[in-house]
Amino acid sequence: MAVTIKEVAKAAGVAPSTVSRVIADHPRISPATKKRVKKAMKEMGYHPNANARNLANRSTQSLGVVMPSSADKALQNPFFPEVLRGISAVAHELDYSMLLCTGETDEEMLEAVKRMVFSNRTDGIILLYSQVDDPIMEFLLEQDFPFVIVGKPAARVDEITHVDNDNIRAGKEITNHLIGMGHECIAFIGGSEDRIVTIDRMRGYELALEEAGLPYLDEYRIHTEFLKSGGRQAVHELFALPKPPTGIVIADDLMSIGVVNMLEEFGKRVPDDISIVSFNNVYLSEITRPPLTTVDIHIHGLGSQAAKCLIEKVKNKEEPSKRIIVPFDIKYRSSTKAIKPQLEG
Amino acid sequence: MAVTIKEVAKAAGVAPSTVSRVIADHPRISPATKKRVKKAMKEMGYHPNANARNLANRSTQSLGVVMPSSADKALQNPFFPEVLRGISAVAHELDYSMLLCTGETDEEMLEAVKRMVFSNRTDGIILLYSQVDDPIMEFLLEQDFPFVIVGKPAARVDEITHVDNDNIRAGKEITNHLIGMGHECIAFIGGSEDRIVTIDRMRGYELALEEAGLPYLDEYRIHTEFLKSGGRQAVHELFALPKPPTGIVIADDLMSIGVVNMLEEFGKRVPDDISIVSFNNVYLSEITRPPLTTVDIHIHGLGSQAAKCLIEKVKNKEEPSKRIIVPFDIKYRSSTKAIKPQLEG
DNA sequence: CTGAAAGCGCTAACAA
DNA sequence: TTGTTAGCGCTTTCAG
Repeated sequence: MAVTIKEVAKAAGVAPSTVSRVIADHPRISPATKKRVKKAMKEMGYHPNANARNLANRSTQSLGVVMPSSADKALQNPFFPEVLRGISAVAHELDYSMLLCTGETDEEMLEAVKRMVFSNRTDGIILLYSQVDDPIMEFLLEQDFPFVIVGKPAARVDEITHVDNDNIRAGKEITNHLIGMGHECIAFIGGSEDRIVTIDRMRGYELALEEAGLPYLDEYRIHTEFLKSGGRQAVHELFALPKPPTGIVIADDLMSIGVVNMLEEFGKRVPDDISIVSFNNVYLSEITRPPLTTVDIHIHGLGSQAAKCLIEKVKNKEEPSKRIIVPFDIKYRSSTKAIKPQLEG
Repeated sequence: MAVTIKEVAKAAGVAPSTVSRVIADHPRISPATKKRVKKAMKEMGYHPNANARNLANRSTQSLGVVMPSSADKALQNPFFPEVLRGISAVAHELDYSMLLCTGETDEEMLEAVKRMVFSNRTDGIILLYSQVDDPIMEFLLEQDFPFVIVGKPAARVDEITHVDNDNIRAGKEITNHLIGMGHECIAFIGGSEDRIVTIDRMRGYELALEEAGLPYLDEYRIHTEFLKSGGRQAVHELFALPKPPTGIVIADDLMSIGVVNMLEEFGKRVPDDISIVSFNNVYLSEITRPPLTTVDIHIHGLGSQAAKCLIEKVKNKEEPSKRIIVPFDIKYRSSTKAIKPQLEG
């Protein structure tokens, strides 16, 4: 059995409460006893028991992190380890621990979250995704349990604290990059339309086209769960169009890699025959061929900001809801190329 | 404040201890009261407080998971979300929660682990890596704290419970695949030589060459932290050799992607000019170009087995140390090609 | 089969 | 500035 506060107290010749005060770095305590107690703690190898502390404090000093259901392959996205690092950085600094939560199905996840909340295992929750009609979010809202979203809530945007990029603007800027290079037929490929991030990035794409007076055909937009089977077909159809695109905006680096490969299968070379831009700037996008021009969304920052907000919120229930926009920047690499002027006839 | 055991007891007209027994599904309790208590629990929306329980039980019902230091980019490897899923699956099933632990530097991580252990936040720890002279492992050993390794320990293999693939055999088999296709000059590219997994996979590679009576030159072996700068140079040198390789065994799918791209930069095409095989079978290896022939190490299984072993160990301190070998299989895709017979002179 | 009571290790009034 | 004393919410002897 580990050494307890009582034993330290006895050894230092003080009351347990005094030791407790030393631990909490209470102001009104004489330097002398403080020193003496600290010495005893060190000598005896004392470490406060988190459970006991938390029970007495009615807190847990831990943050729950919910990764999306692992049903889809998207979970293998390097985005996740990276946000986790961001969260971990500030959690660690502020002495919180991270409770991770995943599951195969949505029900399983909801159940896991409920357990975390009801059994008082966590002070607050970070949702690493945002989608329409998310039962987990609804549950949290209903319980009035502190949480923040990495991404943008599907509704009640002003009531829910979230950390996001300005994905609309990012979508617009990256599309403008293509437009600036002379592209006029630009397609969009994204994941599920339930994910807010997809919606926003596509919105930016649309705005850019609109402002430039370029056409945005329905046939230019593809939503595919995650490439493979269905995706291949869709991409193929893109090039059967009367005016096939010369540029594509893709909602995620990982998808880009798949698309680039499909394209080459169909005999299209990136960037010579077709230009590609995407989002996230995961490590992979640098080492792929060609290296991807992509929006660096500062994943780590998303995570650390989310953790910061959540902790503030946990500490102060009255903390107003916030919206933190993490800046992005564009990494220009070699997946795009200025379009060759088309010779008529 | 949430409803407590006392309130339930009062409502059901029994003592708190009786409620506690119902929660624990104690055998000696009359069906009548059991039913009555359950009803009250349900009606009042009672959920036991984990902290209080754990304090009384001196346990935490949670597993610590240590991801390697995020100093290197390797952390973005999709391997991690995937093991995490595996661990999560059994943790969830057995009603454990997962405490995640990372850090920028090795010292930071050691500190974080110490805190988890000393403050009694976790019952046991899973190490998601294995390297020589790992201070975290040494600490755990010293404290006699339950832990298991995903991978193979650098030393004291029989004393430390671990879950691993037979990486030596996997290395051998995948190399044999290349040999079987007529390749005679085969190189190896791996990460840090401190990582046991690299060592083992390379050992398998060596054994295969040896058995086949093929040369394995020092110049055929490259160890590079993670591609980029140094790696490019190294790969370049490979082809400056008098007998450049026609096949490469690469220790990780992610590295493969980088290597394939470098290769093509140098004008070598995979698999036409050079064949490539690697390890892990992360999702990416399917969608890359060409799709990679790779060893499927069953990442999910590694995670779930590790969690299972750890929980056994936590429940029973006397549990003997084990070595679980998760089977692998090879996914044959199109990054390899039988070698063209060389015409003399 | 059930209840009373002590205690897990710590914190936080309230006194002194 | 420090000690005393009640808990935090649950489990677990020990009686009955």
